[in-house]
Amino acid sequence: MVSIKDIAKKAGVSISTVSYALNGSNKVTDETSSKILAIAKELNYVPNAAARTLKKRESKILGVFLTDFSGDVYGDLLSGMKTVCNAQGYDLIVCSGKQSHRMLPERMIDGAVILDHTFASEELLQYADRGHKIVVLDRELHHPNINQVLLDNKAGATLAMEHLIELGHTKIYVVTGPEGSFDSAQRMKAVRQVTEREANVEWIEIVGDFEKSGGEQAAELIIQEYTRPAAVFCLNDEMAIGLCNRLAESELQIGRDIDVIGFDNIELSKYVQPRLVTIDYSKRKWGSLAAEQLIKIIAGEPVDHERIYVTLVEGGSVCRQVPQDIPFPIRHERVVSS
Amino acid sequence: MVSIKDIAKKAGVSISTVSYALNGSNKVTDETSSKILAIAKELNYVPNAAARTLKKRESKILGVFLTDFSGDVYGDLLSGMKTVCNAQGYDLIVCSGKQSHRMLPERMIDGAVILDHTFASEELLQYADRGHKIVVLDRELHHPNINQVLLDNKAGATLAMEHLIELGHTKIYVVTGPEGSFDSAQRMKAVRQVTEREANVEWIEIVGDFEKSGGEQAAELIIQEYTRPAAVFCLNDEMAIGLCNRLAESELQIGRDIDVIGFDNIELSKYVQPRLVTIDYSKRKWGSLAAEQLIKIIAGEPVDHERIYVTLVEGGSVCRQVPQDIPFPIRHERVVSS
DNA sequence: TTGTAAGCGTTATCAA
DNA sequence: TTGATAACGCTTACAA
Repeated sequence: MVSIKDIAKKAGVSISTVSYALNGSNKVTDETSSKILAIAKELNYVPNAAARTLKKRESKILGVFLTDFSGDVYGDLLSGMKTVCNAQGYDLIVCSGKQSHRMLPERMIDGAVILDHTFASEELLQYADRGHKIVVLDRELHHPNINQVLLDNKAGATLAMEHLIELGHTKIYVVTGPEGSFDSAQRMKAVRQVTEREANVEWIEIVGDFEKSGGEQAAELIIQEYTRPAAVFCLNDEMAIGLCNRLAESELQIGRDIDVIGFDNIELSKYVQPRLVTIDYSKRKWGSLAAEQLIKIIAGEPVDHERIYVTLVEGGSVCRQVPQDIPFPIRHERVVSS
Repeated sequence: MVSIKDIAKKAGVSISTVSYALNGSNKVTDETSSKILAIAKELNYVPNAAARTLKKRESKILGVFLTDFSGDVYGDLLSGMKTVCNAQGYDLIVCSGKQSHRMLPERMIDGAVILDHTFASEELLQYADRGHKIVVLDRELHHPNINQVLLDNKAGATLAMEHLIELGHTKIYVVTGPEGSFDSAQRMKAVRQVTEREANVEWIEIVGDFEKSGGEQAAELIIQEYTRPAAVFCLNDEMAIGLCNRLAESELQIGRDIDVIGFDNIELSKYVQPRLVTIDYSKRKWGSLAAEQLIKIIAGEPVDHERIYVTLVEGGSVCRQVPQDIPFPIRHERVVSS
């Protein structure tokens, strides 16, 4: 490995002169500087990141932690983060899994964006106490070294519920996320608030898991006890799509016999038939804002907590309810079980 | 920041003793060792990654480089890689973009898996020459420090073409990937080989880009000059889905008037109507094999190049061609242009 | 403008 | 079994 020592030797100067030249300092003559640069290039010199990080006590790398790599939500989110990071002279790395948590305390990265419930909040607070900078996307946490950039879950869930109620629904199934999910809890809170205001609206909670399988299981339940009209608010699209898949095998037609609404507007939701009604937000914006906030707190600049706004996306999975006199017959014994 | 120096001072021993104790060496008494460990815990000691990497000349981190974060292919691939990495004591980080290339030469990572055409092959060869270990997933490259784990593109494309030919097709549109894509070039080579064997099969090349938009544009062309029977082999699913989307707006019915086949079996292809016929392979296997190979070449173990096998997935987007006497009329002026 | 030297936090060699 | 010490490659006062 060629180091600045090798360059110094070859150029007949000291290592500090080499360091200055390499870093574009004006403390050194253009002449010596260009000579050093030429030699560096000739020797294929590449600085050693570990040495630089050790000395400067910063790596200029930011990390984002995800529960897993397979979420559809992540593409634009990461892309938004990367754009901001690169523009500000930072590199971005994506990490997942317990093992990689050490990157933050061991100072491999200068800061972390967390969208990963496998980080305990106490763990994050501990890191923050030791001076590490963190932006959380999946919980509320108050600490001078932690900033939050959260979805407006409440607005989204309210939008979804009110949409269904407005169309005439009085019985709404709500399929939740897994226990401990912040997003799920926030969305549920909004569901409760809306239904408290609306005396004639009944809602039934079905515990889900934010995965397709949870939606499928919810569909089973709903098919069993179906009475029309019925509507389902799945607290994310993944479950909504699982639910639609299962429903498609039954006699219930989505958007006619049963209305479905999701949350997240993942790409797939455009492709299910009929198009899934869902809550949309800019994943790219979410990412870029998170990165911006992280870089700011690293720089010691003051930041406020940020919120990502949401909108409702229309589609065929929800339909105005007209009073029906002909009850739709369901013969349970004929329901196809996949 | 608390370092081993602080622990040494508090424990009344030297830093080397602390280092030994912390690393579980048996050169030190259980008594002193446990005392040191207790103090380390009490002081919230966390080792400094940069210092360790600098000294040991290895980071125990592997990097995987992707062109962008938004591919559907990546979820399982990364997950497979991570599993292997973690089991072998390595951490995995995901990187994207020109800026992050430096991670390898600057020795932030011990090796790299490349699925990113923004790396020039000369660049990779240069790194390999300097002793860096690399596994490539998107090109052929021969160097003692480079290993390849490639899809069996040839088998996949042959499977697809033969499937269409077997069903009676004699005119096949082939929508390619972008220029310079290794996968596209390999798949095209197989297309040519198959058609050379089959004298009565005509094929028409349409240059694509591996994106949905490329498929849409190809659809326009095909709709314009449509004569039945027609079949399209899109060299990846993304384009096949773009093509299907555009076709759905026309009068041509997929799987009846026109057959479509893709490559990759991304999740979306399950959801398009009718289900896309495509070439499948285990993305998880691909990732785990890549990680295994990388770790082996880092350890100096000999490795052979590996190949990922493929299969054909059936679906409704392809249908047996029966001789038709009634020509299907297309009125170009009525084609809906989105 | 350039050089000397200290130090970042480890590991590891060699003595004691 | 433990301790002094050099070294990893770099940055940066401070001195010349």
